[in-house]
Amino acid sequence: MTSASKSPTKAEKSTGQIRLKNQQAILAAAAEEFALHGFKGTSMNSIAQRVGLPKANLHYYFNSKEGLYVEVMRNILDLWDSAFSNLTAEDDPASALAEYIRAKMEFSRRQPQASKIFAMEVISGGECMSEHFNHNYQEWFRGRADVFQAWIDQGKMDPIDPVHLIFLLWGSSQYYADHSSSICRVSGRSRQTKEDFAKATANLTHIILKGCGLTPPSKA
Amino acid sequence: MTSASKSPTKAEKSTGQIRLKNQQAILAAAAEEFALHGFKGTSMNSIAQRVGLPKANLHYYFNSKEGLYVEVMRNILDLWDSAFSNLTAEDDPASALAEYIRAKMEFSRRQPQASKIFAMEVISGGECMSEHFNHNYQEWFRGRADVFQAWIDQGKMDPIDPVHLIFLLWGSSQYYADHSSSICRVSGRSRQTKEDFAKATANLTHIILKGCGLTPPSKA
DNA sequence: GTCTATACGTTGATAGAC
DNA sequence: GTCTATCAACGTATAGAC
Repeated sequence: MTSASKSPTKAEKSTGQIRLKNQQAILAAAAEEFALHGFKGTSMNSIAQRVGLPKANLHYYFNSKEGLYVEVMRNILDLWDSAFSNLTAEDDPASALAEYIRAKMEFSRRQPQASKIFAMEVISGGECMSEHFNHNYQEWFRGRADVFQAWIDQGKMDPIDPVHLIFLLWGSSQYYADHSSSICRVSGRSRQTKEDFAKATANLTHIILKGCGLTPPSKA
Repeated sequence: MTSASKSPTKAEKSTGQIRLKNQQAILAAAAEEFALHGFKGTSMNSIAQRVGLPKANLHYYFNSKEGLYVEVMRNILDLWDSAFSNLTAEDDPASALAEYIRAKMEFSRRQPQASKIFAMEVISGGECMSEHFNHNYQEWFRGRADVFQAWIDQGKMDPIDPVHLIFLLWGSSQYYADHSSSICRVSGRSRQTKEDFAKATANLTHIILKGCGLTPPSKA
């Protein structure tokens, strides 16, 4: 009664659940649009239509288009960081690399939007992500490269520049997300199935492991 | 004297050289902008400013923004088609594959814009290129895949799905063009040098050839 | 919290003087 | 062929009633 707000009349949504729910719905719709047209190419209107809300509501929950975009990117980078377990120099190279390829391909399959938004941002110069790149990313990158270098120093794999190995892992796996429309045209299907990804992963694992001088881990 | 046009008063440019020169300047500027922001994200104004012409001139030479875009894409696809020599089943697999990787990486180095525009178009669904995809591309793709399959049938290389091998060749090489800004941030440089590309090509060639069960061709 | 109406810049495209 | 002036449509963002 004494409450001033109207829609959530009772304390039923007292913790701001509607707010959270709307925010997430907007973020999801924004991700779809940004993945299709990039930052500049996406309009607030198209996002609003996709969520089914007036576009004024978007500005109520997010200050500006750029603010919304940054939030979408932040979610993606969080997702990214949590998706891959850390490699260590003590791991068995073959199984660790195979597991990494599997996880990366699984990410391409389940989060293709994230890959696409990320790719568009990087192609456009990636200014928005400069802060992330200058800290977390470079550090993360060095960590992985050092692990590969340690394996090489221990004579466990061929002397391949770790930096370019990481580029290969990323480039080949993200291709299946970013270029999915092209892949579908070639294969004549409407979308890639789980089995398509399994086959792609198997092929990729075979080539990269063998190409690095590693023998595949036993199934057990 | 009897001529009606004004600027090219004499017959000095009788063959329409100014027209051709302007058209190409516009196309080059348009490619820069489309590579940065995609089709929707690019404005005619930004292109006009880059060429140093009023935007009305762009509409004089090209009917519409879409017409200009299609022309840019056509040029890119022509460039693409002419850049790679045809593989045949009679070739030596190792040297032919190495040569293909070299040519593809050289293309990423010298025509990064083309790769970026192409990538943006594909990420956005690639509707614009449906005609090309439905004819030249599928045919081209089948041709290459058949060559790889022939090599496999002849026992010259590991039984890797040719389709996924092509994806790997494309994905890994285009990564160096599309993600150049990301690569530069990691390496701390402002741009990738010729030597960077040489090293990347060598690593890629090593992994892919060995991964396919091929031994590198002798230098001679 | 929600939504209509609107301010005001930018967009693609054209008309028409030169 | 070139360029200024202009159009209607659409862009982001906000004001203010409910």
